[in-house]
Amino acid sequence: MDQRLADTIAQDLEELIFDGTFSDGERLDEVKLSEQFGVSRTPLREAFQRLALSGLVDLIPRRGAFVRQPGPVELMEMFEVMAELEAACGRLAALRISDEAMKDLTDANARCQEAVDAVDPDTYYLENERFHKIIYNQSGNSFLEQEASKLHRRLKPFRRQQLRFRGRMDQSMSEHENIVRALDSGNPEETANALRDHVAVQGEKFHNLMATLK
Amino acid sequence: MDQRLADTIAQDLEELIFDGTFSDGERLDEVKLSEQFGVSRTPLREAFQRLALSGLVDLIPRRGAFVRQPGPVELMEMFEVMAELEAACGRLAALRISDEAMKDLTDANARCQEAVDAVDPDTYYLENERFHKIIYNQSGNSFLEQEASKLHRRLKPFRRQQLRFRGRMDQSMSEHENIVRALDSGNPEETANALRDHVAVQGEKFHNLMATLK
DNA sequence: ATTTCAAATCTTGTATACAAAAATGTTGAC
DNA sequence: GTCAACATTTTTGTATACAAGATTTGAAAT
Repeated sequence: MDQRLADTIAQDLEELIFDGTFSDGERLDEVKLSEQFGVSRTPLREAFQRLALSGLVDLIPRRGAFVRQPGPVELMEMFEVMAELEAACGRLAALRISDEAMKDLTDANARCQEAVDAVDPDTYYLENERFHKIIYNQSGNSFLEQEASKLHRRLKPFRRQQLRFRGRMDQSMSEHENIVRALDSGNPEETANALRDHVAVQGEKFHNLMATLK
Repeated sequence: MDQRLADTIAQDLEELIFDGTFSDGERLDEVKLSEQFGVSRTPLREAFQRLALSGLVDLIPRRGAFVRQPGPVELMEMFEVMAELEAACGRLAALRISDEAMKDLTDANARCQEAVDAVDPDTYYLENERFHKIIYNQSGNSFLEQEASKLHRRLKPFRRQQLRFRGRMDQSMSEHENIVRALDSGNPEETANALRDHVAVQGEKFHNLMATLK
């Protein structure tokens, strides 16, 4: 992505705040946070700019930085875009994927299966992530790969819990099989559809989850 | 998009630098620029953070900000992603577009035709932009709309010149007709394909342009 | 001439200072 | 009790100050 040699405080702060748990609408108090992190306001404000562009905070001039947790509607929208981005990756990867990557993919999938058998959602999550990253990468379009990764990361907190749904891991597995098959046959359209559906299901599952929590 | 009440210097600077003409690899000297714009380094650096996240500069810790003009390869990649994003917009819009928007679309298209007849690339460019924005909007997914708009803006400087190609305006027009027809028939797949091809052509034209200039 | 090392200079990253806008609190009129 | 006007306090936005890392320069050694 961009310079990840972990250096400036500003960039570290971005991650800290990104991962930190703030409630929607909350104002990020510059002095309080700067004390909390033991830094001055300057690097903090630079981090705010990045967070604002990522859409994690609203930066209202002369008012402050307000965290912006996406609501149900926006989340559905984001999942929809994720589905389309993954579909795009698949479409391109179907034509461009290397034999080696194809092997890696089936390998990752096998480990997913192991995790399913062991009923181990955490491992499943990890191997699933590897599976998808391979496809991003094999799109042969590093700009696309970056964009997909960015959104993927953004959705992480919302995707994670879904594997706890009864039967979700099994379903996800069988969808993976379809994806691998389509990729292997080199059919762009089929691959795109398989991936779009796979991710769209996540959005729907999330929707259900929201409904149950309300 | 985000807070556009045009207020803080930092945000204004972002635009100034975005639009400014810098050559690839050039280092953005903080003191020189701050003198040039008549501001201190603080808001400038905040602007740098935003530019970095947009991919317009590389921010190398303790080294500085270096402008990052996309090379031919990256540009092709970006056009490819633009094509997929527009295809996604079209796919969704085919199911969601309102009658009113459909009218606006044919209207915009009619004006495009007038511009073609008048051999007026500038007007064509403007109306063409309106045409596409309507489709982004009618995807019914404002997150997607934003992402598409962002990349559209980013590619602006590279898209513009292409209309000068002989026959490009005519070709573009007939592609528009296909898009409108597909949308009108409510066929998602067809619409997506029409839009993808339409934008992909731009990438190819650009590729040609690059080749002639080298 | 080339290389090495260190001093000097420049540039960035962060802290602090200050001014102006926004928020808060207080007083007084009605 | 409510509202308005004004004073007070916070808080942001920007400028400046300072320290540490990077770059350049130049002299000495090979």
